[in-house]
Amino acid sequence: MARSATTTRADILDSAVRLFAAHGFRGTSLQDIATDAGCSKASLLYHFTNKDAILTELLAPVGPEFAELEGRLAGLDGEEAARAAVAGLVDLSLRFRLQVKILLQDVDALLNRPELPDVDGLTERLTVALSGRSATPQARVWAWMAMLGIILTSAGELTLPEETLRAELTRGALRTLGLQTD
Amino acid sequence: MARSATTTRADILDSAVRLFAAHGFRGTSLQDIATDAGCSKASLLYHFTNKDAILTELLAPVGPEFAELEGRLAGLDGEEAARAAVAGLVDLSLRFRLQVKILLQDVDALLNRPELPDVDGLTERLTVALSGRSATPQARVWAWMAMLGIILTSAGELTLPEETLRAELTRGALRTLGLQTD
DNA sequence: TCAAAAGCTGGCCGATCGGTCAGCTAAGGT
DNA sequence: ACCTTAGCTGACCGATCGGCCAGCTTTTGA
Repeated sequence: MARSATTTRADILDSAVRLFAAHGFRGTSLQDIATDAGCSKASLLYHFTNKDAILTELLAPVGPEFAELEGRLAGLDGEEAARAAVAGLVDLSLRFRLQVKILLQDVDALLNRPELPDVDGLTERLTVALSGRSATPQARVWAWMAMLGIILTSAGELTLPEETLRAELTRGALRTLGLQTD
Repeated sequence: MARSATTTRADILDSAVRLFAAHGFRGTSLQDIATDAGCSKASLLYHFTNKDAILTELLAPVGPEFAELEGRLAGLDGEEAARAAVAGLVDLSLRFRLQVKILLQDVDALLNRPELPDVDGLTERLTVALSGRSATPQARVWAWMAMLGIILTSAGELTLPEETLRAELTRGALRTLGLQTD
């Protein structure tokens, strides 16, 4: 045995999350991951039951975090809810940049996965929270979509210091929603 | 012969642009397009030399439009440039919603294509135009990325009246850039 | 010391991909 | 009436995909 099981699994997950984020889930082959991780394709399928299981495991830590945000927003409304939604989404998008990018790349195919919380419920909760300041239903929808887009693009190859990026993202999102940015 | 050549080509392009936008370029097979267009896979390759040629042809009308916007921005600067950039990007994203969505889905793989104008030049021009109001280089980059994200999400399945959507997109982009929205 | 188990691999499988080709059908010019 | 040609298709090809398996090597512990 060359490496311990936990080491190899970690290497595989590290390679997979980077390659999936760079070229998409469908655009990354098992051989690509194996080469990057420094092992054979067969070794991947020794540690993981199939390609989908790799994706499931690297998305696993995201689910509980989003569920927690959803619960946090449940007790708020109005401007307070909007500010909490912005802060929460910015924080999650920065802590799981690669995972968020993977999710939004193949959004239609990947979104309703069991390891993620109920997307429709979270979406509705966020929409309500973010639309509190908007006058029309159209603006509501748009504000939510814009927020998603902002977070998507922030998950790219930007190499700014995290604190600078966090401040910029938060300020831009609040501006977009028409909230004061101190 | 069942249909005229121009009719079949138009049907194929119509199917392809919708399917590429919905499932991505790699996620759409020639058989998928053929089934949707109501012909055989071999017929696709009678009218187009290969799969890539289909993508090239449906992206063709986008190139000159972006080049024209780049030229229009060349003679402007400051707030005037930023407002022109926002208006131009919103207009293009609305008139080529499906094409823009296709481009941004597989952005890394598709962006430097011959039928599109020089992306780096356009990006630089837009960055300069949009960053005129921002203080720091970080904010510049972010403003540009946010604009792209807004346009990306606007190219989704929203079914709002085009004029309403245009107004919302423009207002949000100007707000994000810190410009007055009358 | 030595069998059991863990880690790993080359080689193979069926499915599906983009693409090719010989040939069929029907429209159009003479 | 006939032949050319445009439109179209089923069958097939090589490449690549995800996944499987027999078996090898190295570690482990009784």
